[in-house]
Amino acid sequence: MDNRLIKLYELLLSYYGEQEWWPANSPYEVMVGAILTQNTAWGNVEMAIARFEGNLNPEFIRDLEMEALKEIIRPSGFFNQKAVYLKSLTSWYSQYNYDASILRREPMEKIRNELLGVKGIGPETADSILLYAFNFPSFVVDTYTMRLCERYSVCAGKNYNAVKQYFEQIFEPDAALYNNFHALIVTHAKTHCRKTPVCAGCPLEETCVRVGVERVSLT
DNA sequence: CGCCAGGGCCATA
DNA sequence: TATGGCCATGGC
Repeated sequence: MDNRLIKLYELLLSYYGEQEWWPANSPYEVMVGAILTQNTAWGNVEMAIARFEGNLNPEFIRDLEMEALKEIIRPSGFFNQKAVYLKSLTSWYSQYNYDASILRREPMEKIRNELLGVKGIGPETADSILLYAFNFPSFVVDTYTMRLCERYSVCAGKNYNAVKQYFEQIFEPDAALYNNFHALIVTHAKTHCRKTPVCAGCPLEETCVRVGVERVSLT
């Protein structure tokens, strides 16, 4: 039992409060956002989503010409690949009738494997979709999470799946908790500890002295 | 002006 | 299996 991890979660939660993620109007919009935000600032994703002008649904993207789709999502960057990814994602979703309530009845691992088979969906995007679109208890590991782990010597040198499994071993399967924790990590990173060498006003003040250099324990 | 953002694919060894 | 190059826009 790594009490530092629990302590970290409690610190973040008490400082930032409940996060209420993912910012989207439907499960499908979560999925689209998960693709568009790959290695891309969220502000760019918002611009792209706004350009759908209320038509962000599976049928619309299914019927849209490739070039038109690229033009809409242009502000999110990597639009040539992401247009292909959105098409493949939507094609996969069609087997569930574009219906989240149907998909939710399937076993999480089955859906995860299917998602990983979709072009453009890797581990993080798959877990983001599982957790934030469909409320499955699948912990999301992103660059911020990895950075945090480096900083606090949690799972040092481990890969995606090792870190994911570690978090899921410390915390019981709980979609609400996984949701909050990952959102808190991102919120914290954006607010305080992105690149600044010293985190002024950081809620984890004593642990954020030097980014990526000092390994400070949370005890 | 340079850096980089809520990754993933693909070629290469 | 594990790196490295590549993809592209917009905010700072």
